[in-house]
Amino acid sequence: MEVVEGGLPVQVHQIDRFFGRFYSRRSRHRVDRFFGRFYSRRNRRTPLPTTRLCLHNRRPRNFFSQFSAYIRRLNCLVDEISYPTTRRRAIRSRRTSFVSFIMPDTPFQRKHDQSESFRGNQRDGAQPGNSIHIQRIHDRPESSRGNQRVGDNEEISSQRERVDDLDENCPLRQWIRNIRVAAQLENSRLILRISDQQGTSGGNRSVENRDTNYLHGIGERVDDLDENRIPGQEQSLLQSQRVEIRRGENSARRKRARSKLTNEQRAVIRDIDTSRRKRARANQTTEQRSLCRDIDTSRPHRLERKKRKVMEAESKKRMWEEEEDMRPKFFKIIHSNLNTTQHLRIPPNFVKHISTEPSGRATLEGPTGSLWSVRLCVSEDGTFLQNGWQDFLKDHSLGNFEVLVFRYDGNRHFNVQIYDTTRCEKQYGFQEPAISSGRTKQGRPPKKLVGSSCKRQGRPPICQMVQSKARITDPGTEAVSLESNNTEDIGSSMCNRSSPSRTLPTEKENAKVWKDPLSFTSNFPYFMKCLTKSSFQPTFVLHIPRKFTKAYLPRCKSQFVVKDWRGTAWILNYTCGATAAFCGGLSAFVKGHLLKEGDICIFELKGELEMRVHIFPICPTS
DNA sequence: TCAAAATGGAGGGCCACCCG
DNA sequence: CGGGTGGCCCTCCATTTTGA
Repeated sequence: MEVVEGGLPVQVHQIDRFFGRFYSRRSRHRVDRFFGRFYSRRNRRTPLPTTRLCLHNRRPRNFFSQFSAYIRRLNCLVDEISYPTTRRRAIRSRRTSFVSFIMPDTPFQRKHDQSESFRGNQRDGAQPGNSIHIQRIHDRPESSRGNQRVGDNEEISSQRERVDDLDENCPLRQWIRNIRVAAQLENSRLILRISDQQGTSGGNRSVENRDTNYLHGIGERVDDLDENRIPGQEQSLLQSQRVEIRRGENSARRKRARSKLTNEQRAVIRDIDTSRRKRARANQTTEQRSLCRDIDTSRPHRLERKKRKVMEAESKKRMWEEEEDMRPKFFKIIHSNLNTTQHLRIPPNFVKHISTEPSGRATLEGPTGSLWSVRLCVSEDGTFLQNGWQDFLKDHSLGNFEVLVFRYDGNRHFNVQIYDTTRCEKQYGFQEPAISSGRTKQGRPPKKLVGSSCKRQGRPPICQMVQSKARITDPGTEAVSLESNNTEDIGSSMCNRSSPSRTLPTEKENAKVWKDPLSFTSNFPYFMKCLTKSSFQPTFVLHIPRKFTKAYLPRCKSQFVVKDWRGTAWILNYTCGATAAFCGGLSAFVKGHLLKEGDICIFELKGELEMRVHIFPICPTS
């Protein structure tokens, strides 16, 4: 693609190169974003033309003067170029200058005409035309081209300006904004307005101003500036300006000397330079490297974005915690004399929080995240937890004077916190280290550590589901339908066994694993996904079945809180368009659980934006 | 309808080059 | 020699398109 003006072809890359010189590496994507509308990212990577623009980026205040010079090179008239506003200097400007890029009639333009967004795929066929044209705005004499005016020299700091420092008030940023606005106003013409309305003073450009302009462009290559420079005017300059001129000349001398070097000599210099840097890098301590990275990432816009993300995550976390705190609770002290080892009486005032028909099965979620099924009995004496309660006590090695705090989560589901005789939350030695959050993650109590529940003894971990079924349907207890709430026991207990260290189950166990997800049932809506290669490559995308999306999920972008069996919460970005999928956050989720291709995940919708995930390890037959 | 691929946006790491 | 920046390549994320 070329930019054409009056038959003079100019590679668009030159423009890219030009703007790239004024934007730091950190900001160049903004330029890409703009010019990406004219050519694809791939085209950008084609080799640059041999005639390189060597306008220096270290003095962004010279942007407009250099832009002017550049436009002149293109033989394109710019009405007037004025200096932009920055924190450090005022602006003198008289008129608005503009250049327009006229877009040919292309699919791109038609899209533009329809006021559609430019983003999204632009396949080769949908690219802009082969050329764009820089329109000559006014036909003015050569001598009047490129008017540039600079304010007082004192206003111009001699210090370097980091481009990133200009982020807030960066004139280029405003300029780009103006471009976009103009682009919206003009359908077939993209007007680039370079304007500043602040100053109206000033007159025609003077020679001094021109040289001042040169002076502040000393970073530019001399060759590029020859046409801007007027010899003989330097004597009228200030001493500081002369110093700068000398510096510039010294720079040019160095450059000329460098140009006389042979390729071999350059290679030697390059090698020395490289080895020096490697030494310096090798001498850096880890802390220094870390510091460098911190500095690198401490740019305001990035920092803001990261802060925003962290704040959003924290606010969501607070919401969950607050929500949890709002749920009704009661506590009980275990003591054999109180018969709490046989059954547990729920405080009469608390029964009102339980569903209208309290009789039936209830689930207790222990500190480990595992679930126990108990029988909720209503009698004249009150409401009791029985038939499974003793298993819960045994599995947690509960003794006298230990305190249990029950939080009712609804749907006959209790979350239980355990405090020992020291009134501290009871810790279990089999806890596994936290992986991704500050929350405690615990596995099921090993049989060695807790008083064993006879029905669970000696079971291979992966068989937990089958065993749970056996326990629930134990003849000694009331028959329980697998479709009832306690089915959560199945998944969670199983997931509990698929430890984060990912000890792969044996083939025999795998068979059971593969069998179990299919038998998974729940009162809550859920969907099952077998992770495929596409879930990991090229990007982490987990598509959600259309039916499930239509039936239960919102029709707008949102973030789901997905909790695993450890209670660890993961935030997954949910997008819905042609297809609904989890995209953002899936990477961390997959890595956090060491998921692999073939693993099966069951996502259970527990709330409006809350899910619980049950993970079934890889199965060869999947 | 959905899995897979394509595409763009944003940003990071490394190295070479340049300048003071 | 140290620091700043560009070029190149890469990853990750988000979205759209394609084709079975």
